[in-house]
Amino acid sequence: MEKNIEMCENTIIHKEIVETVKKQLPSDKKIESLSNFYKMFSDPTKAKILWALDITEMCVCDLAVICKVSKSAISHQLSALKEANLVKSRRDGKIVYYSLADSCVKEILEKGVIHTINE
Amino acid sequence: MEKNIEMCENTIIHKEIVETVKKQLPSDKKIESLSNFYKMFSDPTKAKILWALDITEMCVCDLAVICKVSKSAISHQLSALKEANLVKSRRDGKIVYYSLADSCVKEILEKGVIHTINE
DNA sequence: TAAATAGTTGAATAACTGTTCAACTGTTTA
DNA sequence: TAAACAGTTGAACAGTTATTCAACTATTTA
Repeated sequence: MEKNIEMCENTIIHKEIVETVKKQLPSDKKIESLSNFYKMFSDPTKAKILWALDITEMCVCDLAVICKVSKSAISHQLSALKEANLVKSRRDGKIVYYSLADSCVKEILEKGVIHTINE
Repeated sequence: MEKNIEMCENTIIHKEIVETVKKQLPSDKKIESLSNFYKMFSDPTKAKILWALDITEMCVCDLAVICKVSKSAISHQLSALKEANLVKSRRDGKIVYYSLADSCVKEILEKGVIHTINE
């Protein structure tokens, strides 16, 4: 009779509740991509970039001024946001313009605002 | 004529856009509390706790089993979530039950799911 | 009242994240 | 075609965060 090593030695107190919740919970993989998604809002620079791009498309230099960090820092953050499909870019000559790729961004930012105002 | 040291040496390319966006953007303080709020969703353990508590109130031990981490880890995360006014607790004898303190949690989780499914 | 159990707390640590720097690419223009 | 400029990339570093461990508190129960 083998012991479930994955499970640590944690005690289950309410067996039925644990079973019910386990069934309803999304998979670890889904939870992980969900939390990765929220990571894109959980840093002041990223949040500011998203907020700014919700107002208008912007280039890297201008975003750097707005966010008070280097162009390089902005570029790194933008590539994370792009990876997460939240922003897209177009090049016009030397300048690369970034804009929101997903309309849900605004809604999500606003939900957060409502909460942070309520406290 | 002093130089604005805060501003680094970043070049403003579109002066008017930068001015417009600066005016419409929330204050740094607000952006910071907004991103702190989203930090509460941006870690798999926290996201899982919130999701589980959206199903039913739960005690620390059971949450530890569900999340496959120690009771201590859960307790630390719960105190962060409590600090952010996202969960509340009640004690019943030896057992402390945690539940959601804010109905917006469910909505926010669901918004995230919609996005992560779309990719 | 002592033992057992649920939960909390602070220190230590490992992993992760955001930033800058320096070197690079791509595009324009003199 | 060389210089200037916008942006990217990877390495290095500092700061943050999530976890565990060990010691603690609070409550129940034998």
